This record gives sequence, structure tokens and C-alpha cells, in this order.
Amino acid sequence: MEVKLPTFNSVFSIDCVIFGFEAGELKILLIERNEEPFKDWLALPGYIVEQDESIDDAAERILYELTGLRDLHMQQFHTFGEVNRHPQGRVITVAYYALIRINGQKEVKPVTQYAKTAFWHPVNELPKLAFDHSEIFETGFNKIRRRLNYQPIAFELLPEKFTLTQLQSLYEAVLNKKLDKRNFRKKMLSYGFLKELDEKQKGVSYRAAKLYKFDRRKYTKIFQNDLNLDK
Amino acid sequence: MEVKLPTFNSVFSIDCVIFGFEAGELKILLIERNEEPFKDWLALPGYIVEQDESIDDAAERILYELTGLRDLHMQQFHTFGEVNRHPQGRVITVAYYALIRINGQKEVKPVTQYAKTAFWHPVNELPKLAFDHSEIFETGFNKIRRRLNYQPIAFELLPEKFTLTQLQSLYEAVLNKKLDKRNFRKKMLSYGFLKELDEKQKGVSYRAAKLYKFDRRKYTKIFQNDLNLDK
DNA sequence: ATATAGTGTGTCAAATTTACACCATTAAAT
DNA sequence: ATTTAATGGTGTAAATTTGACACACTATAT
Repeated sequence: MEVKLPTFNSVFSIDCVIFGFEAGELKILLIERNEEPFKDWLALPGYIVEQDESIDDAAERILYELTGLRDLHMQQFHTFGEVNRHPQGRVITVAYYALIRINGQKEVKPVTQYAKTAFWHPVNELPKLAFDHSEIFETGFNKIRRRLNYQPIAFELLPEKFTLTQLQSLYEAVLNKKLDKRNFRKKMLSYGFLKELDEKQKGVSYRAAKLYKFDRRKYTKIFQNDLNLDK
Repeated sequence: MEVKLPTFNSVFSIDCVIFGFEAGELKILLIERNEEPFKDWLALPGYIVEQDESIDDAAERILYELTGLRDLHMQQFHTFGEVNRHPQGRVITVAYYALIRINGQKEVKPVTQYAKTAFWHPVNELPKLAFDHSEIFETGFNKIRRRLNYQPIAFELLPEKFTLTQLQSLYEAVLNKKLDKRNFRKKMLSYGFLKELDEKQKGVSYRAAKLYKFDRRKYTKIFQNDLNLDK
């Protein structure tokens, strides 16, 4: 009655494109591989999915092992399944992205032997990466560029409290173009999901800017309408 | 030197959500399964990827075997990787969609034993499907709904020559809302990628409508600008 | 006090979107 | 020949959104 599934020497893996924003620059996390193939190459954090874990769980685990980062909201964006993308066999990889606040203090450091180091690298001037990771990165970057306009991804990259100028400079980094300050502010504030705080920027040697918070509650309300009713 | 990949009893599969448009209704292709598990259930066309074929190639092959359809432009949209989504083992499935002109004459008929029949079914009132196929369908439907606005997917569903009313009714079916006739026409024509033909609809018992063609050349030009320069 | 660096603000023109109704054409029915 | 039924095809005005554009204010450092 039961038909057995064929046994293949096939493996699923996960690769992660983790974006961060620091000093006005968009960056991603890279690791230095400590294993063949592509030993010593730079690569996206990625590894093999276990038999008994879902790909979403695997994405979280693998990212943790290679970078020490936990509890990111990982989002699948594409699956790469060319026959020869891995030199040692058939490996299909599901690519995820995540967005993270880079804190100066929070160190990224591999927990396993598979990676020697993990570090942030600006998305401009990326070096050649192992496997097809350059292509995976490009695909992921295009996705978030698109999604920036209809998903609240910007706020995951910024600190909880941020200035409008910081927000704008993030948009400019992702979209790779200059935006008009007055129009940008007008529009962002018009959405109504930014909460102005009674607090100002500190530690700057010029007029301190107002701080804002992202109000996810309100955002969700607006966004749901957009999805369900579409006006 | 070479590290061997682990051997898992893991399998990749492909599942297809094939959209068609007929009689003003949006439909998808379903098959009736002829194999355990879920024998006799309705399901999306789907099967297992071979060792030596890319997932894109597999998608085309599998669709052909299960429905007799060839040369569709299949587009990957999501990968489903829950541990227990397949009762017999670990199967990760990459889901694809495609859009097709339903021709009365072009029959859909399985070429293999795995499916008993293949047929079109309206997307409204879909029955319960095998595995997690209902979820896969929903995800795919949401994708094309989104993409309708910035990809030329409508024209793959219509005959080569179509009327503006047909185009509008397709938009209405996908977006599930009424559109204003005058505004819709004005906007569509303003893009400049519709070519008006010297031909009219035939066989209707009322005033025949002008026929149009989609001009992919022009569309591409417009679309490229949108992507690269973003105005 | 003054130099510096970034903050915060308004208006007008242009473009886009929305709402809205009726006559024209054709084939079929009478 | 006339009528009926069904859909085709068209324009305008108001509202909204977008885009371009420049300068005075404020906090700090020297």
C-alpha cells in the first residue's frame, strides 16, 4: 500500500543574506569558510538542513551557529536548484534574508568550526563569493529593494528610536538614489505610523533631531486595509 | 581533502499552480492522484525532482507528464519545507506558477500513470487538496495578484488577440473587484504597449470590439526603465 | 561670538487618479 | 422593417498625489 520514496543523495541547505545598516551604509554578513569546498573563501552564512527540522527552523539555527545571532525574523526569498551549483553533489539551497540592527557591542562570531570568522561587509564592492552566493545576494538585494516600498523592513534595520534623517538615509542606501528631504518627511509622516517621541538625539555636535518610533500597531491596520480591501 | 556530503533520505519535489482564464473565470489545473499517499485525492500537479535535472527543468518536465502541457513559462514562487508535510518522509517542495491560454481544443491529459485525470477548476470554491496543496495554492494566488500590477502576466492568460473588455475582466477576476471601464482603458492605453489591430471580434451577437495585441518589445523598454532608473 | 553642521519647514505647478452617463453598433427576435 | 438586447466606446472636472525648490533655526565646539 505504501509506496516508498526514492532515496537520493540530495541535500537541502540554507543560505542567509543578513542586512544591517551602520554609518549610513548598507551591509551584509559574510563568513570566512573553514571547510572544503571553497575553504578560506568568503561566503554567505549557510549550511545543511537536518532531517527533522523545518527549513524555517534550520534557517534560524544555521544563522546562529555561524554568527551567534538569534531570533531574527528570517524570510525565505528564493530557492536555487541548478544541478552543479555545489561541486560535491546535489544541493538545493533555500535562501533567506533578514534585517538587523547592528549594535556596536553585539559581536558576530561563529559558534561552530565551519566558519573562521563572521563580519559585516558593505553591499557595495562585495568580493567574489563561494558557490553561487554572489547571485543569491543579488537576488536577495533586489527583493528587499522591492519590498521596501510595501513592507516595514526599514524599521528593522534602524535602532528603536531614530531620526527622520536616519530613516531617509536608509532609504537612499537601499534604493541607491537621493531623495528630497521635505517630500520624504511629508510622506512618511502622512502615513501616520511614526510616533514622535518627547526625546531628542544625543551626543551630536549640532542641533539635535527629534526621535521617532515605528508604531507597528498602526502600520498593521493600514497595511491590512491595503491587502484586503485595496481601497 | 574532499568532505563528503551527508546522505539523507530527503527528496525535492515540484508543485505547480497553473492558472488559466476561461469564460470570465480564473481557473487552475488540478489532477486526480493515482498513487499513495492521497490516492484519488485532488492535488496540484507535482512530482519528484530527479538527481540530474535543475528544478526549473524539473518543473517543466513534471507539468508535461501530468498534464501534457509544454513550454510554459514557469516561475518559482515559494518553497515549502515543513518536516511533516509529506506522510512518507522528508520532502521539500518548490512551488511554481505558470499562466496559460486555455484553448477549447487543447486537451489536458496526463502522460504518466501518476495522475488519473487533469482538468481545469475555478479558483473559487476549490475543494480540499492533498498534502499542503491548499496552502500552496493560496500563496501562489497571492503572488500573482501582487505581480499583476508590475509584470505582464495578464497577457499570458489571454489569447494573442483580445479586447479591452476581456483584459479588464481578467484583472477583475484576479483582483476580485470591479474596475471602472473608462479609467481602465485610459490607463492601459496610456502605457503604450498595447497595439491596436485592424481587426474586430467575430461571432458575437452585438457590436464587435476592436482587437489588441500585447507588444512585448515596448513593454520591456518601459519596464527596464522602471527597474534600472526608477525615474 | 562665531563658525559649523545638520534640523525643520511651505507653496505652487504638474501629473495622476477618481467619479461618473450616454450614445453607437451589431445581431437576433419579432 | 422595427425593435430589443447586449456590449462597445468615449470626455470632463474635481480631488489627490507627487515633485521641485531655499532658507532660517538651533545646538555645540572653539
